[in-house]
Amino acid sequence: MEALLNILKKNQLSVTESRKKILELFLNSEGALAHADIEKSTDGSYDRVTVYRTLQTFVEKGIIHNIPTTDNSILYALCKDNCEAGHHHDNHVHFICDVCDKTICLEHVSIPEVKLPKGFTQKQTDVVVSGICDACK
Amino acid sequence: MEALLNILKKNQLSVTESRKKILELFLNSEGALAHADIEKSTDGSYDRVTVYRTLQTFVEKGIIHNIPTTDNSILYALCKDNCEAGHHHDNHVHFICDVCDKTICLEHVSIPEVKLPKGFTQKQTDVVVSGICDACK
DNA sequence: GGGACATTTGCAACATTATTGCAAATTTCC
DNA sequence: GGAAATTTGCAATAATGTTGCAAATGTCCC
Repeated sequence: MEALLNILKKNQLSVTESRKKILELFLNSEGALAHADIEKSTDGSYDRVTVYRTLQTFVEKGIIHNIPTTDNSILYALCKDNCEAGHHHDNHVHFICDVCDKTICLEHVSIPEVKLPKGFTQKQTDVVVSGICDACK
Repeated sequence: MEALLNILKKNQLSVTESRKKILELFLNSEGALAHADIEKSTDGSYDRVTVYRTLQTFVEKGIIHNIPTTDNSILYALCKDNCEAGHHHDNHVHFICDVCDKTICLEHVSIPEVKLPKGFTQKQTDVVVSGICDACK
């Protein structure tokens, strides 16, 4: 059985065409995907609404998480290993390349410690680094 | 002459009602503002388009900058002191409170050093921390 | 202060993106 | 294989963002 099916079953999700296809896109992509990317890649095979709902379901189950962006897009990326469903408390470093505009999830980069002012409690930290990626240098 | 007018003149912008009002909102807000917040605060005094264009102008001039968010909203916050117009290479730490949902720009928090993989060049770093703020604890 | 010129605003129309309800189709489970 | 639960697609609607252009406002100089 494929890893793909494992993920869906483990999260008690019905195995449907759209979910398989969209999950496959994430598994084959090193970067992050936006709704628009998915619609383009699936070439209209699935309704816009289905894509929205699939992404939402994946986020709720902790299969993917979303990445902060400075424009008004929403980027999604696979959660590696064991994200808690609905309670994603991991820390991430994301890199956005100014040249190719791709967003890459840097799993292996250690998150730095942020010292907050008194009274603030830290739960999740997202770091968004922009610059030039290895491929574009 | 107010600080407000200074800012506008320094950036060679015509002093108009909407710009004064919107800039004032930022000066009086410790947190970040979204387009919707501004429309609500101005109570429809200005056209939706005017607000969009004003924000865009302020960003271009380096008066405000936008903050990464995980939803599809765009948040703006004042740039303290001297941001380069159009080339905002500063680093920021932003805090989003899970309780009151406010975004606070933590100017005085030092940005941590992020070690990137080989081949990556770092230009700007944004850190988004979520948790509970001092007021909500 | 008045008038010419430049800038900005508001309206209208349009484009894009996201959400909801509901019936039809698909999946799951026994 | 068939009933029950889940998911999909359509249609309608809402929310958000953009563009062109004429009218209004602001700036500058005399």
